Amino acid sequence: MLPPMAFTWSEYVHASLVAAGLKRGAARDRIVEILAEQPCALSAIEIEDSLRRRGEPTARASIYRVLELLVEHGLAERVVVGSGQARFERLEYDGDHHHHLVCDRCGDLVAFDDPGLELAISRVSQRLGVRVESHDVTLHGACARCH
Amino acid sequence: MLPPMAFTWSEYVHASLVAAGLKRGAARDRIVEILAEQPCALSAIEIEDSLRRRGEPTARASIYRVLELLVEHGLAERVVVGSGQARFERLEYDGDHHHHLVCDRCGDLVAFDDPGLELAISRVSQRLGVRVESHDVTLHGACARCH
DNA sequence: GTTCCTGCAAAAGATTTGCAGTGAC
DNA sequence: GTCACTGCAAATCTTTTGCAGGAAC
Repeated sequence: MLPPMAFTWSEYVHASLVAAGLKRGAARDRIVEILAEQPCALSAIEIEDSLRRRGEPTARASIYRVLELLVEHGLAERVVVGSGQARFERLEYDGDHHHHLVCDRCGDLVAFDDPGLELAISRVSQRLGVRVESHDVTLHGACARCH
Repeated sequence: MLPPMAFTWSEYVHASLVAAGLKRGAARDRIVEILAEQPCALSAIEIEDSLRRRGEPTARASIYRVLELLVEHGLAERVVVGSGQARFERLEYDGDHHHHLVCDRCGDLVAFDDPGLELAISRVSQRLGVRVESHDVTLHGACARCH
């Protein structure tokens, strides 16, 4: 393990992958940078657009490959909010995570976290006798603005 | 509204759709029957296979159209468990609903419900000042058998 | 007879894979 | 020099759409 507080997420990612014997590449650097800036879930295509808009067009296949790599190494998470397409967001090394409200009016994605919810989930998993390794909570409704 | 307790889910579905001015058809009847038997979420392709296996092959387009219709009328729910494909399950008229544990060992889908979890979610939505119309909770881990 | 339902085929999207060339170490 | 990374094109897979014939009411 690496000393957590000394690293930004990008540095943490690059260090983890180099430590795993992988080499560094331009496309990956750009994608990691996008995810580092954007705290909430992006789809592969949004990442592609983002990159093109900032003058760094990147092959879609590379984007999917990098995202898969990050998920495999526990550095990012695939979250499934609506139908259609998968979205990805970075995973912090301190284990912090959050959940999402999808506003069905404006389509916005609102992130939140809640200790009570985490507690309820750990109680359920005990009651069911299962080992829960991760969990997803997605609320659908109207965000505070569209309320 | 129809008197709930006198109807099975299939009857409830057919009555609702007829009441909405729609006509009855063979493919829809078959698909509703599958969903009525299977309490937990099925993908469109699993439904297609199910139908073919029981000697009632049905066009995939019809399956998607029927599922969309059921979701539109609040008779079924689209749940998103893994990546890739959507899954569908019936929605009871009494508003009962449950959540899912996806076993990452054997791939099984385990349904559960939990009042504490429901309570935690309603508290979160109050705290956030949003109106939550529906919610999804998906746990990933090892089921009791693979534990 | 009108309107909805169904099946087939084609289209549209998202994601994955094969391969050849480039770049990191 | 080796092995990983990247881009392009093609393939795959799920889901949607257009259209013509058939069935429900």
